Amino acid sequence: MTAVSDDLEGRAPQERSTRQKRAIAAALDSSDAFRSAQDIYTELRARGENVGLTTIYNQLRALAEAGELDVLRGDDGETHYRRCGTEHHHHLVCSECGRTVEVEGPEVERWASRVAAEHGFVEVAHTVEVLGTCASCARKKAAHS
Amino acid sequence: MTAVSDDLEGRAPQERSTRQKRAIAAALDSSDAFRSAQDIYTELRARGENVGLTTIYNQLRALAEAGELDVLRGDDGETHYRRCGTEHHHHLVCSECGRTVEVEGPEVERWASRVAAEHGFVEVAHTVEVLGTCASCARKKAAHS
DNA sequence: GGCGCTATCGGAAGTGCTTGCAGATAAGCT
DNA sequence: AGCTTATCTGCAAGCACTTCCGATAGCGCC
Repeated sequence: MTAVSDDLEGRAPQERSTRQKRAIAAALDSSDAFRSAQDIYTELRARGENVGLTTIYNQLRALAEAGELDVLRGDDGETHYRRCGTEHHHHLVCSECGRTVEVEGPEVERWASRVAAEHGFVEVAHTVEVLGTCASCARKKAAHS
Repeated sequence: MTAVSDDLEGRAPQERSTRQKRAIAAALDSSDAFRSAQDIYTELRARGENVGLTTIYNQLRALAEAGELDVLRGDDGETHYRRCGTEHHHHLVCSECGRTVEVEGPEVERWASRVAAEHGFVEVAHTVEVLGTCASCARKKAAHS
């Protein structure tokens, strides 16, 4: 039988540090923009790191569930991930070039809690995404016409 | 050959009113919640209306592009559509039972425009979703433990 | 250092949503 | 009624992602 004593119910889940995990973490660190799983796969491949696509999906999902990554569904169905601190913030995304700016919104936080409370909701989370055209892209478009 | 004179370049795009279009419009009107294409397909089927799934996708996409529908990508990859008045508002969704409450947030609107302007963004749109547990579900959960 | 347990990897196959295609259907005009 | 052509429809391809399961390789133990 097993030599492992199972009366240890509080034991840590044995997280292992592997080459693949480090590669993925490094790829995420190398840029603070949102990247898709496929992006990271391509990048690692190009860098010579041999990591399976499945592994990347698994890892990204795990990290996202652990709260270490921000998740954002694009309009094309792709899921984008991004390293995320513990602090809460929102994003201002340029729909032309994809540039992302982090913004904070105390008013929004207050508004969300107030509205939720008014309707009896508890344990509230919220998502705010502001999409627009950034200054340089707007200039570019204006110059075009 | 054709009796149609093609020197009429400004003619209307000949939109036809079909049974299927009316059925889809009716289905959308029957509820003000977000529905997926598949939902509508199932509903129409159950109602005896025979409408192809492809038609529903086409129609929904067309309506969305015409600005008559709100589009929202769910976390599971499904696209949800909803009849959209001209007025702008947001949603408070119960993560347990799915109940949806429409809310307004003038502060949020102001905040979004301000933040966007601060970073030089123009043509801004924004999405706000507040997710929580509604009063009755919270009670249910509390009674359980 | 060597060994075994098991978390993790990773290719292939599967899943579910969405869309392109080409022939069939029917709306609206004459 | 007859014709033109927008619209419908099922099929199957495309895709982003997940699941399966045998193979691989950390990490603790001896």
